[in-house]
Amino acid sequence: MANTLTIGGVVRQTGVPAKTIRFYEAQGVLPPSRRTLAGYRVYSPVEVRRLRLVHRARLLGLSLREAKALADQAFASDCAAFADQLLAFIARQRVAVDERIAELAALRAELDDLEIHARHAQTQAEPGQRVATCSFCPLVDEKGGDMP
Amino acid sequence: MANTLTIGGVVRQTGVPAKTIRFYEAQGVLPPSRRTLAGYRVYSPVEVRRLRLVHRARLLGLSLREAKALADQAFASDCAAFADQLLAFIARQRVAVDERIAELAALRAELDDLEIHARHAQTQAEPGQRVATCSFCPLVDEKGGDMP
DNA sequence: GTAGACCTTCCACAAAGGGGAAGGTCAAGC
DNA sequence: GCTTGACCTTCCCCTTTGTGGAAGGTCTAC
Repeated sequence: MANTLTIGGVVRQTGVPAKTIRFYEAQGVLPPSRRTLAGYRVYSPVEVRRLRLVHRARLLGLSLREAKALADQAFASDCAAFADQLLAFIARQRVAVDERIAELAALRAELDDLEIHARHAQTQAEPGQRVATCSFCPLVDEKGGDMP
Repeated sequence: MANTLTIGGVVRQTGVPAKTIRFYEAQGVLPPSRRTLAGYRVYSPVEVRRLRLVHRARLLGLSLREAKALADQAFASDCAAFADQLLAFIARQRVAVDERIAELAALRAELDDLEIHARHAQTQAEPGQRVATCSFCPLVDEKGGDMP
């Protein structure tokens, strides 16, 4: 057949590892591929396109289940209906991404803070000592008591 | 013993689920806890503090292995040495966080872009049709034939 | 003495693949 | 014709970070 590839060709074209392609097939995210007489997987361009769509969806942060749903929609319906689905996915993903960015910004601020405290402790402590006011030294007593 | 808790008390104090605490112990991230005669786990405040440190490290994005290393350092050395370790962790984490933020910003831009395309397709397609120029409709031939 | 809360261990499962073994196939070169 | 090396197959186990549930022991209160 013209324009068909074995799995290695698909790997070269898409960058998706063969293990991953087989895994997607085993999970039902890709339909069972056709085979040569020897049992080699054979992929048509449409199947490669489906793989690419799934892979892109994964890179965008969708779960495999969501990626499969998106691909099913995409390959079973008309363009406008697909666009509707895509818009819904985009809206949900955008919210998630914005939340994650906010989280990471806060985390970044916390790290900056931690660094200030740590530097402070570093300059105050003699080697082998603990700094009584260093809240990041886990063994410092908080109220004169429970330490080993 | 005064000031000791069973696992349920630790859960209430730290918010870490009991399953997770046992899992940390099984993984060696927490040392084997003392037990009552009946076999119940018993935790002293120091052990709770170690759990809290590990948990916080996990929330900051460290792997369990890294969290264990950090806790080992923290509970085995003086404050200045711990501060050194902490600074190293902070530096590495900050780089990772910055990278992740950049990634997500790019992803966010890609989603914006996708939305524009999808809206375009939405307004151009009659129901049931495909838009020849819609690059997100996976089955559209791009040049009258099979695609790579 | 019994109900309900609490604790134990063990086994299985999740996502999303990765590693590697054992073995079949194919094309090129000699 | 035979060998070599690249490719392909299935199979099973491993990873990480837990979560869920079953079966069963313990503790406290009424």
